[in-house]
Amino acid sequence: MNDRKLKLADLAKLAGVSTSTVSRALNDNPLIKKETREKLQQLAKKHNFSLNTAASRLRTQKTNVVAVIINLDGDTEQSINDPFLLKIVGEINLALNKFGLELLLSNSFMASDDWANYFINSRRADGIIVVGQGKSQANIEAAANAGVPLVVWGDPKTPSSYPIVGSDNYLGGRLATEHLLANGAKNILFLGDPGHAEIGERHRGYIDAISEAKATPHVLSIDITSSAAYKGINQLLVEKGLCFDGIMACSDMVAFGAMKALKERYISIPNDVALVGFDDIAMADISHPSLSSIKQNTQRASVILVEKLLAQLAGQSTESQVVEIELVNRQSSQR
Amino acid sequence: MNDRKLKLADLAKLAGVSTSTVSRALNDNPLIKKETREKLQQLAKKHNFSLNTAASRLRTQKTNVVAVIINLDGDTEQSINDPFLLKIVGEINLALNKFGLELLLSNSFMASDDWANYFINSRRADGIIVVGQGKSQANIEAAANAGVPLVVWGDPKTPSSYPIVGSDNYLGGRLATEHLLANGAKNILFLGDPGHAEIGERHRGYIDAISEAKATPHVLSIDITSSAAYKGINQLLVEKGLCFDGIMACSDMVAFGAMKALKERYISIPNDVALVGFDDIAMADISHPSLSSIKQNTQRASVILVEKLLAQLAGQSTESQVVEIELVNRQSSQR
DNA sequence: AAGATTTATGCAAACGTTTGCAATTTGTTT
DNA sequence: AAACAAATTGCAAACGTTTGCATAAATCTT
Repeated sequence: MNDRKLKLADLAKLAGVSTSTVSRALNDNPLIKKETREKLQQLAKKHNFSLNTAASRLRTQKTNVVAVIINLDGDTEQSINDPFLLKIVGEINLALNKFGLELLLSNSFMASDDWANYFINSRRADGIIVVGQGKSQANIEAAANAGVPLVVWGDPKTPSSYPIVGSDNYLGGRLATEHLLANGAKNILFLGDPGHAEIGERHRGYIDAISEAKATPHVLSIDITSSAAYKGINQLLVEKGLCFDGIMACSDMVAFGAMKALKERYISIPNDVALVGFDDIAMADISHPSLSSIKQNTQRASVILVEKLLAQLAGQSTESQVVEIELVNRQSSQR
Repeated sequence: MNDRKLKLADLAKLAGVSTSTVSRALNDNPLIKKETREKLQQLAKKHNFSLNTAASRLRTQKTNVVAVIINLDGDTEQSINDPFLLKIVGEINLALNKFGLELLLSNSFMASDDWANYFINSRRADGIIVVGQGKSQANIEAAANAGVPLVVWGDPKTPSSYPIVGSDNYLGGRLATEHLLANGAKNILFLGDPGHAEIGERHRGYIDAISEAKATPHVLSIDITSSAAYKGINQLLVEKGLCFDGIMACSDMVAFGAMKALKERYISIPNDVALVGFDDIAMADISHPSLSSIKQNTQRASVILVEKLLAQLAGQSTESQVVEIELVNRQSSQR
């Protein structure tokens, strides 16, 4: 930080041209002779010049910033500890950068409920990416209805006035369940809260697969955390004994909670109970036994989210989109 | 988005006062009569008004934004998959919000190397929080020397011209090692790359504890990832057999990689090999056996980071600070 | 009740860009 | 060489706040 911050006008004086010319040159505007453009760009670099984004945003009414809101339910403990949520934020960050956009991080606790106002009217960001639908879509609906450019990571099958990008959760639930059935499980427990949008779809897939196999569904509805899963399975075992031989967990973290409860009682995985998770986080490959899981293509999804947001900013209308999923077959379900 | 965006002037006209008055009222400036202030605040709320931050930032030269840079080494795979890095970002987000600041997320790959220019001169943010020292502190030094308000999550014992907040890594390494020794381990392997600042300190603690116990140190230097740990331990076992009975891993993810390799060979944890990790991520409590670990108080550290940054913004000078650590004793080291 | 304070409001400039339009320079055509 | 077209640059206004200073209104002194 030498003396005072250089501004366009200073640079212009140095080069003996007008500020308009410098501005255009730095924005690579072909109105300016190529020669001049390059000369000025050199000069800017040499003097370590950088535009004042505040001024620029004020003038152009664009920020090149996208607000990413981690949409947590008030009553879950899922929070910042779920690696999956954070993984997707990382991927979105990369995707945004690829398009020259920056990422303003928020979560549904801090930002006031009126997203349209807080982020868009205030010109903090040009658009919003919401990570997770949560149990209630009220905030999202409100923002979307207010005309805010907005995309959501969630379950694309949910009817909505805004585009949702996400995995085919129904198919995921179905694949996982069919896989468990194919591996000989008869009494498969669905572990998760179907009231949650994405998990609800997984549950539907589970139900359909189960009923096609003429088996009976069992659902243990718990919060999306390992500890809830641990406690839930423990309690179930105490009360009813080992009344299942397969578990379809609604997330990997939940699966690990269940796994711990089983291991502690020397219930063999996969022999006594076969287990499949959802998300395919890094840990799934590292645990022992390694955890079979439904892999979500977060990288691709992130790029699509950003593309759709850009499309909206360009005034085009956009629709929900499903990204492919894949069953990753590991030890926890293999027998 | 009804008609056009309301601005201060519109609000002023509605209320029959000047824009200055509205501006002051909304900033709760006592220069304005309390009555008027409240009336105008009501009006603003009623009309869903929100200030244009671009204009405000331009005028005040303040953004109330802090850039958080995840400082990854170019040659590590650690990346966005390490839950610990992301956990601390989450905590920092909370801490910033508490002080009314916003979080611009970046990583060392995307932002150009000249942080002072990119973030501060361009008025994108008022200050920078760097997460992780990495192997090279060149970028950080450069920014700090340029006078940028900046704090770092890292090893506070590193001599530096900028304040570093972090755990007492030396003590952590020592505690972990002494704990393993106390549990009867004789040949303790240090698993991690001492070239990395924070890990280097943990290594020093390890070395001191080892030499005080008159044992021999063994170091396996690997990248900070589970898969590197898995491969490394596997290879070591193949080449030299089970030549250790304790492992001090430089992170929990690394510990899990090692754990997998051991389990696959039916080497008992903790009986054949006792294991301690570092970070105490959520998974440590959930794995089986559960993983003993050095817990870092990321929540407290985050608040301190923000406080120090604010102090710098207020022109005060700040110093590095250590936050307490704690050994969390679980199954993996208990015998 | 007129001046001296204190309190409350308004005026107008400034923050640093971008951009429509006008002005200048350069090149092309007859 | 004059007339025109095309390419290049500059002028000045605008974006929406905040804030020093001036002014107006209310309160206090004597």
